[in-house]
Amino acid sequence: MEVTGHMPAQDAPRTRSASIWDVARVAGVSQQTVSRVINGKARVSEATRARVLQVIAELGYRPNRLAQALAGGPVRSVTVLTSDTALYGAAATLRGMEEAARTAGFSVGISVLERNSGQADIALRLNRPGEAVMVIAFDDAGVRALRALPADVPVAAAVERRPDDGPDDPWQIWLDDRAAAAHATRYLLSLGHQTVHYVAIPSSTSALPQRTQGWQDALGAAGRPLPEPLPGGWSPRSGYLAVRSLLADRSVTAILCGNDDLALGVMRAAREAGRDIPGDLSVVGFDDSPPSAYLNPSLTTVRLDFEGLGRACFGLLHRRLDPQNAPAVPAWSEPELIVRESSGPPPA
Amino acid sequence: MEVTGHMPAQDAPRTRSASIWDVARVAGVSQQTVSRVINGKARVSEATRARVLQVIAELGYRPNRLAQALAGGPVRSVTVLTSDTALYGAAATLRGMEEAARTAGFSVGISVLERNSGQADIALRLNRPGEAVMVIAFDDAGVRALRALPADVPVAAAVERRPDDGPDDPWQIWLDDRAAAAHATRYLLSLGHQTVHYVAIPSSTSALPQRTQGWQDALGAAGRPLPEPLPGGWSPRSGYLAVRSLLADRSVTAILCGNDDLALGVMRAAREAGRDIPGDLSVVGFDDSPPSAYLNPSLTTVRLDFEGLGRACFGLLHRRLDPQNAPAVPAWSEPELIVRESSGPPPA
DNA sequence: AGAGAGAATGTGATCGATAACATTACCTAT
DNA sequence: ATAGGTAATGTTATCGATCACATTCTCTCT
Repeated sequence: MEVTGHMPAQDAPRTRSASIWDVARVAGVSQQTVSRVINGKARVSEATRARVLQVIAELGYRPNRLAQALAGGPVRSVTVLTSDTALYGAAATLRGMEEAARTAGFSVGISVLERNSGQADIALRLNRPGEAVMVIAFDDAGVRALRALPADVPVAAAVERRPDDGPDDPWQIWLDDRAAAAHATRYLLSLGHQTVHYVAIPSSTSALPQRTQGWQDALGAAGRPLPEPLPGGWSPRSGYLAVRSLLADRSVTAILCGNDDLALGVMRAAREAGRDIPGDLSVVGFDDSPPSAYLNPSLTTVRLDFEGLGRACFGLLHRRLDPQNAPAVPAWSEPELIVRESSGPPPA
Repeated sequence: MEVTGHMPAQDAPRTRSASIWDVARVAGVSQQTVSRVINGKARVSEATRARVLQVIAELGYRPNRLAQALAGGPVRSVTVLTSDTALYGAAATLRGMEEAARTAGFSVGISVLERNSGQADIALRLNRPGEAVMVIAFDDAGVRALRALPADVPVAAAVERRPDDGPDDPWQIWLDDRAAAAHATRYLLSLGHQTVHYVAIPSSTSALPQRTQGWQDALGAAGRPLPEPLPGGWSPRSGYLAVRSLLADRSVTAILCGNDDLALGVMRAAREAGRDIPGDLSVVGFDDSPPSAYLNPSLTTVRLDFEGLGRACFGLLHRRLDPQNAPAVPAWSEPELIVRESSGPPPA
């Protein structure tokens, strides 16, 4: 329903949506009272409240979040900075963040980081100084963006697991994929493999990637040979390319991959090299992306609760914004090894 | 850099980011002049402009988009309404939308639709009356949201292809997956298959899904038997379940699937039923999601340019918002059949 | 009866920015 | 010299909402 003008200026009537002034006039109260009603504030009688809500429904009034924010209302919007949302990890984390934020009444912005996003760029991606931000910082673009945020920005970030000697930041949150990689490696060793090779996802920092570290941890603890990690990317193709030379070596019987897409590429390269999976070669992925259970062979992989992590990340930010009232940060599941068809004992 | 106060009220100094008033004071001009500089308006001397830009850089001033919008500046924000962003079609479309919008200087909001999102919900997801919106309406939740938007909302939508007798809306855009399904069906027939079965994705409307329609078009035109379409969902599991009974019938030699995940499930069910792919059964997917080339067997599928569609959708919205200045709507690629290992002639 | 406290409501200022219009100075043409 | 037009800048109002404080009325206690 369109109505005209508002109280302070009636010399140029224009058609637009109902504002708080329109509601106030029709309900016969001040706009401050309407504000109290829509924000659940005290000092409003039940009769007045009911009358105002009735008028709100009749006029189809919708609050203007921009004006609320500008006038100093509570922070109710957040921008998510993230890299490629088509990658399972980022997509699932974003899904958790968006759901939790929306449920808490926040509006959610998204801004995708490119490889070459510059420092000056980052602040300009925010709607206003002081905008709340969540960063999905699983790769170096995310980490760079996190560092480039101005000091006035309330932020929470989902990051790659910190190294044990890394800086402690209470607003960062992660999944322990180092321990998960160690566990997956130990599983392969327990099947009888002499050692395990590793195709790595790129690190988000200059430090050794934590999944790589966990793989090395387990091999070191077992006194097994420690091969050079094979650098991969994020895609099946990069996994395929990473192992083509390695697979000529028949003594290679087990490969752990930094994500499921890498595993898919590795399995294809193995088939082309005439290696049977898991008879000749066991392949283990990471993340348990949705198609994994239906591959041929179905993929042994590590399930990571990215959605849970995203929800928890928002919970952390919410506590940062409103320590008194925000609910407890929700828990997220620990990594879990999911054994399927692609892994088994080494050939006799 | 934090500075205090602003011109009209200096009796309660507070620390916050630089505002347009701070820039104006330091540069020795009015805030209107600063506004002219940052918006590239006329009536600013080169010397004044340079001075203002210098002060902006020194103070680290960042415009407040909320205030800009409230004060009547040009629309520079858009909210994307979409269903499950982990599905390839929606994720890729979103990626195209976000990239195009960001590049054009828009801030992008995202709001994920749940199955039970109600009509009253939709308007409340927008930041203000009149907010620009893009809807990814490939499923029924998206279509319902599109219908529920208030009349004052400038909107562009990526939709399932319209039926030929459907309503003509200049602000809707789609990929011709009806023609693509017909083409894929004809391809399978040309391999020698007597007929083609079809596992359907859910329709976004009460009309026959357009991919289903295209499959039927091609079978009808070739005078081939027309099997009942098998209702599937969006996931591998639903594809797996959809065909378990069908695969007992050895005369079934070709299955077209409404998306790649369905194809993955179908292929798994085929293997469990002892059907060789493509020796006994050809399987064709839809969308060419990134893992398709690396599956075992690699998947024959129809490539759809969702990213291009997303970019074009933003282009359409931009023209709706600013007919004089917005660039031409970018073209997007036509669907393309990608033949890989999963399809071949029927068994002799 | 009078004082004090609290409930309920309203007024004015503010937030950061742009639109609309006003003002001033300078240049050109007659 | 005067008039007209334009460039450049500034002032005021406005956008929709909330904060901070003021005002009024009612109830309870002494």
